[in-house]
Amino acid sequence: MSAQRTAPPTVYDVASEAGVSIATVSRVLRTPDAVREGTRDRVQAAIRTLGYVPSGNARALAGKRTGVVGLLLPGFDVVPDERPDLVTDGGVRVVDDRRHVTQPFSSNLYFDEVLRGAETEAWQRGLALMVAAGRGSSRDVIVNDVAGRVDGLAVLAQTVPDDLLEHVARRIPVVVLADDRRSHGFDSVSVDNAAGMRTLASHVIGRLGIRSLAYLAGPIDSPDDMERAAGFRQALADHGLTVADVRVVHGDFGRARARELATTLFDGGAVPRGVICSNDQSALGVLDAAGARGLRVPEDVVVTGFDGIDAGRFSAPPLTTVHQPMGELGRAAVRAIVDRFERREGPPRAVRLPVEVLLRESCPPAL
Amino acid sequence: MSAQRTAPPTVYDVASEAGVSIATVSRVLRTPDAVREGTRDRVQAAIRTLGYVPSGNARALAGKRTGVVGLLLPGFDVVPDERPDLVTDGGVRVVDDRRHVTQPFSSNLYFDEVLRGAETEAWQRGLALMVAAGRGSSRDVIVNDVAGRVDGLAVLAQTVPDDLLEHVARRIPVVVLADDRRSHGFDSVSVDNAAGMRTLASHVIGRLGIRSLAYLAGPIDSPDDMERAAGFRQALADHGLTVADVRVVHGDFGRARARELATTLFDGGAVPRGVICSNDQSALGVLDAAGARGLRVPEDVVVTGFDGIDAGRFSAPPLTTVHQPMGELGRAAVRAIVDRFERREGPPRAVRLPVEVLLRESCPPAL
DNA sequence: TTGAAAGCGCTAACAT
DNA sequence: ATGTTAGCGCTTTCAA
Repeated sequence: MSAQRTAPPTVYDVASEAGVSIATVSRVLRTPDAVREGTRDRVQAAIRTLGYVPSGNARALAGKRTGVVGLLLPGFDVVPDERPDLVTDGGVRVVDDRRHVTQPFSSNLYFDEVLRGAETEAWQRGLALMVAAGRGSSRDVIVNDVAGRVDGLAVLAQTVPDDLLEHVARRIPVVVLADDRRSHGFDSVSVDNAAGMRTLASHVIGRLGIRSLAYLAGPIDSPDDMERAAGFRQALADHGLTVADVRVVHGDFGRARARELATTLFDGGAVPRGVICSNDQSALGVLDAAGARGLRVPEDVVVTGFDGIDAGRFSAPPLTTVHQPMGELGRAAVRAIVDRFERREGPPRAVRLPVEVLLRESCPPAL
Repeated sequence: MSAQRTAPPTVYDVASEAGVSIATVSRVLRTPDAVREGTRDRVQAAIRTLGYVPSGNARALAGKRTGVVGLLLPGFDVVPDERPDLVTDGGVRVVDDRRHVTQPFSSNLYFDEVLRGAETEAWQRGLALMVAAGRGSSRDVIVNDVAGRVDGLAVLAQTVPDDLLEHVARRIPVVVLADDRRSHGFDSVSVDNAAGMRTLASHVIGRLGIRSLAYLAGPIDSPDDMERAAGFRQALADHGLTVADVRVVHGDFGRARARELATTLFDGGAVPRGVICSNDQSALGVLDAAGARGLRVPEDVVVTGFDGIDAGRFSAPPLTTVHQPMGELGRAAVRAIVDRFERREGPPRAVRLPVEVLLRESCPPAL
């Protein structure tokens, strides 16, 4: 009823209870049709009365296959929330939340979606999913720990250093997410950053006819940012512009920093007619700055982001962006791993997932 | 570099490469200080050159402990999204999303948060997390599969039938989430539904002085709903009212159904001054109906929900609700499991997490 | 159809 | 400080 009292029953217990050999018990579990009905019933009865649950570890050890895939994510932020009390009544805190004091519940829904996608795909393929967040100093331990238990491993970009990854890849298939590391010899699943940004920027420049632009980039070491910047440059070239025609500013993908930079930008004389940001968080910061400066979006300045985070749907105005299929990223990762089970040899493969440009009020289809 | 070619190296391989015994290899991994430095270095070198990753399964089998906890969630919905194209350009779809054609990215962030909480706590305790969604007919298989691999299992209410759970509980500690099943003999972690609803309803009746009420309940078999309804009745009693004074309607926790019911309610003559809903989705449906009927919220009718989903923060008007600490639910679950490791015997424990009433525009602190 | 027995890769006494 | 060895619980030939 509550916790188990003695050592869990094993095949041996079931076997003797049912008066058969352990091999037969195993067969009842794996290949029931290979056992006579009467025998099978007796074994199943024994399983019930004993409360037998087969040890997945022993099975994996004997069977050379775990049926589990691993997913390594960067650390989750633990955000202890601080909220003002209004009234306390019956032990339940009551908060005046009309100003949305409550934080967005999570800062990285991005990973949640990847996780969900991976879980879904794994389930459909009869695999279990083992998740771990690769934080802190114990990362090596975690990675080895997980790697030693699974048939394949999906790793979110920059979660794990290359050498560790290579080490692990000698044991099981490894696929890298959101970072095309074919050059490093890994399979990868990523998103078409360049095409997405190119399409969006082309919309701004070509269709809306905006040629006075600022580009708010991310941290220099971000592979995502590099690809997006490349897409942006292509769009410029497509329309006879060069980077020289654009005010380029480097942020850190964060909202606060973006607000600062945009404030400087807007105060610095000629306000650009459009601000292209390399991610949504930055774009939200730009919206903040525009609001503070009294600039209307999109009438005075259009603003675009990249990612498709939820907050962008609810911002004022709603944010035009390039939406990444995060759930699909997770699914594709599991698929890539399973592919490798069959195709143990062969060159690394890179899956590129399509993105979608979502035109919302901050940079509408037409002005 | 890419996939591994031969059978993965084992302790034996490492041992002979380093010229030591397998026990020494094991020691280097588990208790490095018990090995002379020179030896240790040789072993570590061998590990590197061979690309050795210890088998977690073998270790768990030999060591009687897996270091993994399992989390069983109900199935995730797979929502294939349909969106209208606006333009296609360079292979990237461009969508006019000014009307928010895009769906909320996920329908059950609730579980995502639980999952994240569990992951966080597990990580802090040096445990890995194995997730599975208990869907479909193969549920028994999945449950057994997971249960056979982990040291403890957290199960979201109603994901798994009781008998299966009892079976599993004979092997490992099991804790049930969001459903107090102490009576069934399981440890549980749940949320104080009754107190939350009681506090919220007391605010509506006592502080705002609203006595013309409708209560939109959920499905009859929902334990959550029952507790919330009980809390509501208490609030009524606290203020000298009875259920006879209230229009009670049964919905299904869904938005669409709630909208229908509320429409009927509003069209049926006397419009109640307040509608208390047993969850947020329903409350959103009521807001829809009120809007369609031309009723102003909160001026004509106040509306409250329960859960604290994100959508409620962005609705028009923002939804007053009772916020459940979902992440904390996951964390507490892992803690409860770990507790059981120490405390193998003893009566089941029930952890009750506090909720918070968030007063937003749909039912403000004062009218 | 069923049983006997040999591992799977590792940990943990127990020896040395 | 290091080696030997007996399992951990299961799958899987190979025999019967």
